[in-house]
Amino acid sequence: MSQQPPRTRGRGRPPSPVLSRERLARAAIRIVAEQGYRRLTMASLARELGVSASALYNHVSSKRDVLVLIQDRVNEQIDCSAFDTRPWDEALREWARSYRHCFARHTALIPVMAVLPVADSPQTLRMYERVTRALCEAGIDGADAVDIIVGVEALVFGAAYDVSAPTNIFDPGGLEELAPTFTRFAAQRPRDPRAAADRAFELALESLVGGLRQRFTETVG
Amino acid sequence: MSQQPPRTRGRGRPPSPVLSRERLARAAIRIVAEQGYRRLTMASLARELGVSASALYNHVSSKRDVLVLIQDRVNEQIDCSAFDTRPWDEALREWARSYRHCFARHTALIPVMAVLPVADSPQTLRMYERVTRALCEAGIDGADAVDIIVGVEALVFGAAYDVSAPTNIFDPGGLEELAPTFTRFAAQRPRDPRAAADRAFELALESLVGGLRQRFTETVG
DNA sequence: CATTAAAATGAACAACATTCATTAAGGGGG
DNA sequence: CCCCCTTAATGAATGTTGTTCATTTTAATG
Repeated sequence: MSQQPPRTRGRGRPPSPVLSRERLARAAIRIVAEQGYRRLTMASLARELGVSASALYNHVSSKRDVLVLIQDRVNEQIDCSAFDTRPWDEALREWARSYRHCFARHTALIPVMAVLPVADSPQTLRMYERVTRALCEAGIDGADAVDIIVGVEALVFGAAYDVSAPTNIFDPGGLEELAPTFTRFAAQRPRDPRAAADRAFELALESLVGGLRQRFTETVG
Repeated sequence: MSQQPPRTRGRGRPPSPVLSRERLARAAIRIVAEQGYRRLTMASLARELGVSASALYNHVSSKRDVLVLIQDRVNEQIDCSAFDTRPWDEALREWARSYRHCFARHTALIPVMAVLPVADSPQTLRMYERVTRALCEAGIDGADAVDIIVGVEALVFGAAYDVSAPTNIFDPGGLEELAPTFTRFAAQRPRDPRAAADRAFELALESLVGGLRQRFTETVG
């Protein structure tokens, strides 16, 4: 929400600040990595920084703001390099895989990111630029490129949830009679929920990108 | 989480209960429809029912449980009828559109549903059964059918968020220099955020289903 | 009528995020 | 050198939440 770039300081100077958005973001990520999002509270974040909770509000306007900070850092780790070396459809797949991988452990961010103005997330903007450029260079219309990004992102976000789904998610319990066919085939999935999620994601991703390729690539002739 | 079917009552009888899971679900949906998820609290729900908040816990084990109740009711409204009358790929598209439409105003449910065991949601199970059957009857392997469901759902969930995204979501604010290309094309999107979201969703859906068709349908001829 | 079990109550808790008046600290202008 | 301004941090307090618990209410059962 609020942006606090290293604005030109006023007359007086503060007492060598202990905090900064940087340190705040790092500490938040540390907590999330070690203890998960449930344990990330303004109090715990302050404790991690050796500071009182209210002090955080000098650098951040809300907890949501903290999540945005984290999001931007996580986004930084998405691998877009394939767009420099691969055909656009392959690169799109690589990008989507990396994207999903990065957010599989950050599903708590998804409801925030999904409706977050890009103005609040420079890294997201950088990433979008890179993907847009690559798609345009491949001859895809810019407006379509934006829609492709949005579409792939939607699949990625949805699929990220699946990674952390419980093993028994398709166990019908006492309701098996309601869905005998589905139950039979659901039971054939890989036992490891992550492997099961991967398989479904790969199928969808291959199909989506395949469909895009067919639509946007001149018939090879 | 907890299931409380109309179990056989014990010896004594309660005082003609004012509450039931039914009434609870209906009231919750009413609140959400009129005031949104932010206003759905255990207190407001109790007020709506003319009851004290703690009374709710005789019928529901947590607020999450209330959300699951809502989810099952919303799921009921997804239109699967196309699977009876249309080829599987067309039906899949219709289903996905209806699915997304139903959850566009219920994005708060997505983080819950996405990792919710089907055992807690009979309507979901019914829906899955119907889709699985149709896909199998079209000659698709059952295991693949399950993955198709998971994949389409992922796209639907992700795309549902976009519907409620703010108009300025792609306005780079002061960061335009970071992404000139992207900014230019993003500005060409429809002004109405819903229309923009629809366009991207349709592109992704058509491509995904097109890709699936190509993979699972014998080459005609 | 006494027993029993579900259901509802109201008070109390425990976590939260967030606000506010106050205090500390350091640099620049007089 | 001193004063004042600005920023940062504090700690207490507030307002929502979801949730628990001992207690009471109710009505069917035997």
